Order: sequence, then structure tokens, then C-alpha cells
Amino acid sequence: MTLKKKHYTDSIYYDIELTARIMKLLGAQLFDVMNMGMSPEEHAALDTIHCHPEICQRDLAKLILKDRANTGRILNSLEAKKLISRTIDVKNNRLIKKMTITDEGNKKLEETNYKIKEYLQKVSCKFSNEEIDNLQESLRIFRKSLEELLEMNI
Amino acid sequence: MTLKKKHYTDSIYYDIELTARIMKLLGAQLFDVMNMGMSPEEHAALDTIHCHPEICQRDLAKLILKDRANTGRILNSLEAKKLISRTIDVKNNRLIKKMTITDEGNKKLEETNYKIKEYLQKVSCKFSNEEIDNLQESLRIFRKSLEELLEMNI
DNA sequence: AAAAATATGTTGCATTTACAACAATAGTAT
DNA sequence: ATACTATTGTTGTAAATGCAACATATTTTT
Repeated sequence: MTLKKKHYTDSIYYDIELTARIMKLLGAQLFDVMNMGMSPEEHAALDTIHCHPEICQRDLAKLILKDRANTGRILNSLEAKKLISRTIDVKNNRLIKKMTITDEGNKKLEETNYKIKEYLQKVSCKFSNEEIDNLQESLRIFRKSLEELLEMNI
Repeated sequence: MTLKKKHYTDSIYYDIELTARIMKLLGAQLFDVMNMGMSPEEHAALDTIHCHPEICQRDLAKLILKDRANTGRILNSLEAKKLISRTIDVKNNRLIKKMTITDEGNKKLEETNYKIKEYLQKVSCKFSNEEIDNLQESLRIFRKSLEELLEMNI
């Protein structure tokens, strides 16, 4: 009853949707104003490749919450901007397109991450780091409940 | 630092995006399996009209988090399904398309809300109502911080 | 060894979405 | 009173997204 409350705009569904929307807006604005030279999606991909250097496109897709098709397109764009290069490589005896971040890409990523960090300290002032940690933890637990429900398969 | 953490997949941005995505998936699945006869978006619109009987399309758009164009299209679909009817009316001496929920629409809305409530009690078992209230409150406070940042206009 | 299943990536298409332009009307200012 | 601005809704268009089909290659099954 409290979960979906009585009506749509009172539900947790709505609160999460709305928060996600505002964050996306803020992100788009940040990347636009700061002239990052890449989209938030491209940054997400680049940053995630940096954290998982041997990742394949399929696994990257799962992490950045896109499907394989769109992940491929984002990577095409990053490649066109010479921020990554793609070579055919082998992992577990399987052919994969290995992605390597170029020097230019690493420089750009570092710059971008710094700008983001700098910008977002303004939020941290208003919402303490501990509060954010708690919120993230609550969301994780909440997701776990949802995923169990998905497995129940009704 | 904690807000965006070091990397994309550790950030609160990511947690919220991921949670939103899972909720949307769950919602789509629910509406599909239960044969609701309308999309989650249409339900959001219908339920919100029910809560604000005199609302105009523009205000409805703000509430259901769509733009005016898409709100109009959703309403077209609801009208085609005979769940609402639209008549030209006057509000504050202004011409607006007044939306009225049909009897069929009210019946459908009640049915749907009941099915949702029933289904979501399963989640409440795993995640207490109080926890959900707390999560919603945290999200509200977090959004407030973000909105202040948006007003600061960079 | 042949066939079936799995993994990886690409392409095409249909849907959703957002944004901008437009039309019609009403309020406000000069 | 006329012109400007704001509100409301529609239409058109371009971009993002997701899904299904396909191509290729590898692993597993028979």
C-alpha cells in the first residue's frame, strides 16, 4: 500500500522516475555547459572501459545499461573521436573486439572526471556524503527486493 | 566525492538510473502479464486525471513527466479506447480541452489499481512500508538539493 | 564428425521521446 | 485600440532506444 501508495504521483515508482529524470537533466546540462566534447553516455562507456580494460561489448552493455546495439553505436562514436581504438583480439580463445583507450581518450577522461567531481562538490555541500551513502545503500536493498520479485516470475 | 564516487558505476547517478530501469521493467511486465489493456504511461495519465479532474494537458504533462506532445498522444490513445472523452471547456475564461473519465475508464482504473496493489504487496513483504517511506523522503530531499543546484544555474 | 547451442557484434525497423514550429486564443502593455 | 506576450494544444522531425534477425565463430552435445 505504501509502495505504490494510492496514486501514481505518490508512489515510489514516481519518486525514482522523477529523481532519475532530474539527474539526467543535470548531467546533460553539465556536459553541455562544460564543453566535455562527449555525451554523458559516451563518458559512462569510456569510464567503464577504463575500469574493466578487458571487457567485451556485451558485458559493457550490461554495465552501462544499454543494449548491445546501442553500445556498439556509442563505441563507434568514441572511435570516430579517436578516444578509443578497437582491435580484434582473443579472450578465452574467443574472438572479441578489444577496446583500448587512446592517450587522447585517457586525457579526456581524466579531465572530464575532474570537472564532474568539481561540479558535484556543490551538491555534496547540501547533502552530506553519509546521506548519499545511505541513499545508495537503501536503493541497493530495494533493488534486491525487486529482483527477487522478478525471479518469482509473476 | 561520494556523490559521483570515483567511477560511473559506483555513483548515485548509476544507482538511481538502474533502480528506475528495473522498476520500469517490472511495471511493463506487470501490465503485460495481467492484461491491463493499457500501457503504464496510459495508466499514469488516467490515474492522475482522476486525482485532478479539472487539469489541463500542460499541467498533466508536468505531473506524468512527459512533454505536451507525448501527453497529447497518450490522451489520443486513451480516447480511442473510450477510457476518457475530451470536450472543449472553459477554465479561468480560457479555452481548454477538458478530459472526462468515462464509466468504462473508471471501471478499468479501479481494476488496474487493485491489480497493482495486490501485486505490489509482495514487495512490501520484503521491504517494509516504513523503509519505503524513508526512501521516498530521502529521494525528495535529494531532489531538493539537485533543484537548488539547477537554480544556481551552474 | 555433424548438429545444436552459445557467444559476440552488426543491421534494420518500429517505438518512444524530445524539441521546435505552428495555430489559436487570451491577457497585458503601450 | 493595437501590439506584444503568454497559454494551450497539435504537428513534424530528428534522435535515442530496444527488439528481432542476421552473420560469424566457438563450444557442447550427440
